[in-house]
Amino acid sequence: MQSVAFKSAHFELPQAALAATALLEDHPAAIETSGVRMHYERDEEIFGEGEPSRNVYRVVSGSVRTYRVLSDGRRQIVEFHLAGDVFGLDGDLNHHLSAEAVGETVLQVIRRSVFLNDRTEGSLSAVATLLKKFQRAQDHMLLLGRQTACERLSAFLLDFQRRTKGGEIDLPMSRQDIADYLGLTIETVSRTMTQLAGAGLIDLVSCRRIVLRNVVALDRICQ
Amino acid sequence: MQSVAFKSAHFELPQAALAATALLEDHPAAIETSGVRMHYERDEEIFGEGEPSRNVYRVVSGSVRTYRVLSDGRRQIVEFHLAGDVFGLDGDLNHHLSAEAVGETVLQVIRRSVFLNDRTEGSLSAVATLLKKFQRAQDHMLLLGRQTACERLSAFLLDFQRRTKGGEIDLPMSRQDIADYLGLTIETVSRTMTQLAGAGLIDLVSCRRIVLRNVVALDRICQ
DNA sequence: CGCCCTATTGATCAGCCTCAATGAGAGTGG
DNA sequence: CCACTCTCATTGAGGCTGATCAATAGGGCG
Repeated sequence: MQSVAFKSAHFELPQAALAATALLEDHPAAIETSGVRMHYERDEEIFGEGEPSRNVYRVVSGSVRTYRVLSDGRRQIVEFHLAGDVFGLDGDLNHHLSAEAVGETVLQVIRRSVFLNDRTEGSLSAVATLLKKFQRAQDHMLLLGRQTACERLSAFLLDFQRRTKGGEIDLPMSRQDIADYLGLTIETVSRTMTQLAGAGLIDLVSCRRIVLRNVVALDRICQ
Repeated sequence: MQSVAFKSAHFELPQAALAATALLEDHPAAIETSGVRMHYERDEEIFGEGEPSRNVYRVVSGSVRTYRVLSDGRRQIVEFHLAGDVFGLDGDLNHHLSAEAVGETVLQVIRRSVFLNDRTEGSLSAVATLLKKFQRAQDHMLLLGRQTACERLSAFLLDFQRRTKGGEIDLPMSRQDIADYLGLTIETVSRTMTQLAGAGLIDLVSCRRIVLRNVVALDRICQ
């Protein structure tokens, strides 16, 4: 459910859109400042597959999972979006993915048209964003198609640490989320986690807090 | 190895690029007509991972595989590109994928800068192309992460028939290619093929020529 | 403290992989 | 025209990784 306080603010967008479109090249950071903020609870839907895709989102705080599901419930998480990441640019007129907040999350909502028409060469331009997403998708296809459970989990942990620039990892997502991201089951994720801890490569401070003790070895594992 | 006859023609590009850039919106089909044609033999490399990505390619005839490999040789084919498809827009300054001709192939070479600067809203615009690629990547992640061998092969055959708009399928790629695309082994692909034939869902005219006898059932299989 | 949800661990199973042998088809040359 | 070869596809037997089913443990919260 959407936070009511922000619902009316949603209609500030059209003006912002016009302004950003008019300025174009003169205003490299138009997108950074445009849009309105929305607040989402844990597991709250941001958009669903098939819905018209009017907006693009930028994570201010918290994290988001985008995913696809089969009719029998099998789920594949395509990506976790962390603070600073942009998502929602999937499909053409309608969303091709679903998106949910992993934990409490604040998003900046940007009109799709504003985002697509932005011609600045900044890191947020539509083409640059899509190129990066496609590149990550390629890596993930290699992981899903050709890597072992151990390699997948090592790659996931290393990637997460790199993206959060942090020492100790504080995972916002459950084991089920990780499993659905890595194409494994919750049990295999759990077992592999204990296995990596047993080998001294990681420390399981708690099930959500993890320290990478041997980054070199983890790097070697995922090739 | 590249066909020598076309090598000199390669240097016609700069002029074409300038012309296309100057025309911009006035010339919606600039990309369709710009660029030079190149001919590739079976298994010939078009570009390699890490190489600077100066060009984007459009398949005129034949087909192309783009892929990533692990250091121990495990390969994941990201996509097969058939006549009309555009590829080469992976990575930023350098290619993040490798590309090879599956069989004898003719490509139209387009300057990357020309392609990226094209502001026409045609189906070939950079954003539209990338959106479509990302969308297909999402589908493929679901397939690789969550579907069975039988579902994967059914999806592959249906997708191939739809893309070639044909009745009888004439596969340009080997079983090994299909396996590396679907995240399986050559043996599993072969066995699953015979299994589908045994169930009367397909006809294996030869190992490269396949008739889909029951599209509805195949559709049901891959959900 | 007890409840609920999630994570871990154990035992067994199955789907796909690996290794190995056979078969089919295309191209070559006697 | 038919052996011969080479490559690729198919088929078989057995093994292994990860899935499934089931029980236990931990952790947050009223």
